[in-house]
Amino acid sequence: MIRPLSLIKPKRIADQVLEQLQELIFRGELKPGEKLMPERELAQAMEVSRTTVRDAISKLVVLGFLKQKQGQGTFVRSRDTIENNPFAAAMAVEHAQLEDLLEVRMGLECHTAGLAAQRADAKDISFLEKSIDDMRLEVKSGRLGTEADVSFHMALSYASKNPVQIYLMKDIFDFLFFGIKENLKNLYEIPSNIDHILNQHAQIYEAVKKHDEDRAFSSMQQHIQFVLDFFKKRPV
Amino acid sequence: MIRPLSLIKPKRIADQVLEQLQELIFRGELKPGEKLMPERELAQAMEVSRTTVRDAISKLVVLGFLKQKQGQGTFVRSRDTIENNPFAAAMAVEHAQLEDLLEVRMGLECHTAGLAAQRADAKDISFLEKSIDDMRLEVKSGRLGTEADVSFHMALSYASKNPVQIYLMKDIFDFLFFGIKENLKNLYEIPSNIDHILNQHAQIYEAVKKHDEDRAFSSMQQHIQFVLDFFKKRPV
DNA sequence: ACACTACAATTGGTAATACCAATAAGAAGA
DNA sequence: TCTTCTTATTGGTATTACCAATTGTAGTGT
Repeated sequence: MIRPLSLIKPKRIADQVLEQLQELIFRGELKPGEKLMPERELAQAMEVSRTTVRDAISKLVVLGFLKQKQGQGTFVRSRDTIENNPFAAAMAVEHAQLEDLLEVRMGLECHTAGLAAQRADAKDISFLEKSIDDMRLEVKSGRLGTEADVSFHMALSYASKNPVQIYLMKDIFDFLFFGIKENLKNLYEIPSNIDHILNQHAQIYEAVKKHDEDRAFSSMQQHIQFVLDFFKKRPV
Repeated sequence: MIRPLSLIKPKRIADQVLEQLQELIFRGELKPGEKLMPERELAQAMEVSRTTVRDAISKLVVLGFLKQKQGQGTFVRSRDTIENNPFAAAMAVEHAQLEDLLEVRMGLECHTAGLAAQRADAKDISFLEKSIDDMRLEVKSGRLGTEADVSFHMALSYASKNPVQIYLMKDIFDFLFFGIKENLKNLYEIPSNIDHILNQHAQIYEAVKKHDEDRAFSSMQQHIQFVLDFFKKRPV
C-alpha cells in the first residue's frame, strides 16, 4: 500500500463526550459560573456510563475548564485565568497557597533586583520611576494601583536583561492579577499598606539607580516579606 | 473563635495517589520511558480501587507526565517540549541562552537551599545523601552522573516544602536534560568538573543537614556560579 | 416568632466487578 | 521458516452500590 488513506481515529467514547462538553463551553452555551447537569443525567442523556462522563469531566477539570465541588455540582470556570500559564497549573494541581508563590517570588525577584542594579540603563531607570509615579496617581484617583505595581516589577525584570526572567515574571503576574485578583484586593484596600509598598518600591528604585546590588537585594527582600507577613496574618 | 486553627484538609484519595506517583516521577525514581506497574497492581499495592488509580493517572496524563497505551501499559513521559514546558517555550521564543536559565536558577535555587536548611526533615536529608552517593556510583561505572545530579536538586526542592518550587524545578530539569542534553555533556565529560560538582553538592548537603541557612545559600551560589563560569568560557 | 436541630435529597467521590478492545508474545500449523 | 491463530496482558467502558459533603427543609424547643 503506497498511499495510506487518512487513518481511522480510535474513537474513545470519553473523548467524544469531552468534545461535546468542550464545544458547549467554547460556543458559550455554557457560560462561566454556570452549573452543569449532574453526572448521572449527562450519562443518561448521552447513553454512556457515568464512569465515561466522569473521565471526560476530569480532563476538563485538569485543563481548567471546569471545577467540581462535592455536594454542589460541576461548574464552568473562566478559562483565561489558566491558559498556558504554568503557575496557574502548578497552583491548581498542587492546591498550593498564595504564600508558596510569594516564596518563589522571593527567590526570583531578590536575585533579579541584584541583577537589575548591575545592568539597569537610563531607560530602565526612567521606567521604574514612571511606575512609581503612576502608582501614586492611580491611588490618588481612587483606584487600587495594582496595574502600576505590576509595571514596576516588570520594569525591574526588564532591567535584569534576562529574557527567561522576564517571561517567568509575566506569567506570575498574569496569574496573580487575573487568576486570584480577589485575594489581592485585601492588600490594596488598606491605605497604610499602599504607603508601605510605595516606600519599598522607592527604596528598590534608589538602590538600582545607584547600582547598589546588595541594597537592591535586601530592599526587595523586605518588600516581599511585608506582603508575605500580611497574608500569613490574614488567611483567605 | 478569634484565631482560626490551621484548617484541616480533606485530602481526596485520588489526590494522594497522584502525589505518590508524581513524587516518584519528580525524584527520578521513575525515569522517562519507564513503564509503570499495571493499574490493577497499583490499586492492590496501595489498597485502593482501580477507579481511583485511574483517576490519578488520568490527571498525570493530561498534565503530560504520563502516556497510556492500550494493551501495552502506562509510561513516564518527559515534559521537554515547548507545548507543556514553560522554560522550553521561554527559551525558544526569546532565543535565550543557557546562561540566562542558569541565572534564573541562581535566584530560585539559592533561596530554595535556604528554605531547605530551615525545613528539611530526616527523610529529605537521606534523599540528599543518597543522591550524592548515587552520583559517585554512576560516575565510577562510567556514566555521566546527570540523573543523580538532577535527583539531588529535586530532593532539595522537596526539602523546601514548597509545591510551586518543586513544580518549577521539575520543568527546568526536564528541559535541561532532555531538551538540550548535548550542551550539558561538555560539562560532565571533564572528570575534574565532576569532582568539583560532587564537592559542591556535599557542601550544600552539610549546610542543610546542620540547618545553616546562610551557608546553604552561599554553597548553592558557588555551585551554580561554577557551572555558569564554565559555560561562559566555553560558548556553545 | 425565632433559633436551633435533625433529617432527607442532591451530587460528586470511591469501590467492586465484569467485560470490551488493543497489543505483544508465544504456540500451532502450513 | 514463515504465517496464522490463540492467549495473556493491559488499558477502556459499563454497571451498581455505597460513602461524603453540601444544601434545603421540616420539625422541635424556647
